[in-house]
Amino acid sequence: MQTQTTPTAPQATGRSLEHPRREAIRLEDVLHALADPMRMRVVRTLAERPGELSCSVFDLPVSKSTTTHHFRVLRECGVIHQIYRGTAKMNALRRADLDAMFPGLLDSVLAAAALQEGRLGSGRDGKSARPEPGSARPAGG
Amino acid sequence: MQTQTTPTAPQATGRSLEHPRREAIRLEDVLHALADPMRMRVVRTLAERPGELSCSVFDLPVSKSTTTHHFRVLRECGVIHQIYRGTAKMNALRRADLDAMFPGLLDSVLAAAALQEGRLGSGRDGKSARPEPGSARPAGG
DNA sequence: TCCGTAGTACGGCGATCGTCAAACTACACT
DNA sequence: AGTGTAGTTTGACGATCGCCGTACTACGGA
Repeated sequence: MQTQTTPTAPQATGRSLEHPRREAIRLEDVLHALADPMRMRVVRTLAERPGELSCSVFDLPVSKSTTTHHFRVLRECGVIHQIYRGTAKMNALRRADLDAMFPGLLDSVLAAAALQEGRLGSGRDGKSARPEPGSARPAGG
Repeated sequence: MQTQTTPTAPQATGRSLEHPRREAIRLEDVLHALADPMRMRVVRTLAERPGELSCSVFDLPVSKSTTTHHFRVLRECGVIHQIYRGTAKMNALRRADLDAMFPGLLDSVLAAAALQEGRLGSGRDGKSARPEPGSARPAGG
């Protein structure tokens, strides 16, 4: 079961969540939020499955309280929108807001994450070959 | 004086610095490095003034040891290349490596930073109006 | 050889981070 | 009313962060 936006989904309940306004979204906060692998995973899932997803469909390899924490960070920095529907809490990427504030940023971050996952071979579950930081020889511009 | 790449610049000295190979550059490390305003400032300066810049031209509003720390973070995550030339340490953006690993990422981050600075009005020196995180009404889609 | 400049290394400080378990709240369903 | 599910809150933990000052090293030039 997907807990996707079902027909006859419960309406929003009384509990309200604080979200930053679009104009208040700060680049450094977004980058900080995206720098965590767990949160990046959430954002990527949200990006490839548009619409509202409940927290529970993500099944992160951390405890419930840590999951709550990560979603809160994403919401407070303006990356996702959260709303209570019945007992579930639905999440959606604030793509329009992010694109308006930082055009192209989200897409290139998402593309970079996909590329890196491809190189590492399904880095989605975190247990992949991570080539250890070797010696020098960069090729900077 | 700019300490830009001068004619008759001293050659690299014996001291060597560790750099990650291009393929070892990790997205989460890059995002984490860029999430700090001081480091973002360095990267932006490096981006708009291609070539090697010595640490001292940046004149960050922090102590020397903190400056060293930030440059080290940027180097160890693969964002900049550093090399000793005489008593100076020159810095350059690893644009080719970053573009190869994460196409478009650096440019959109740089563009986002420029946009945000424009909106905040010369946020370069950190002391600007930062609209406090107000109430709700996002417009995600 | 001595001095000045550029940057490093080494703690140490308070703040924040990611994590957890335990107890709790809000809702749906019976 | 009672039960189960979904998520929150609190408080704690060790690790990391950004920052500092002090003492140090490496180099260039007088």
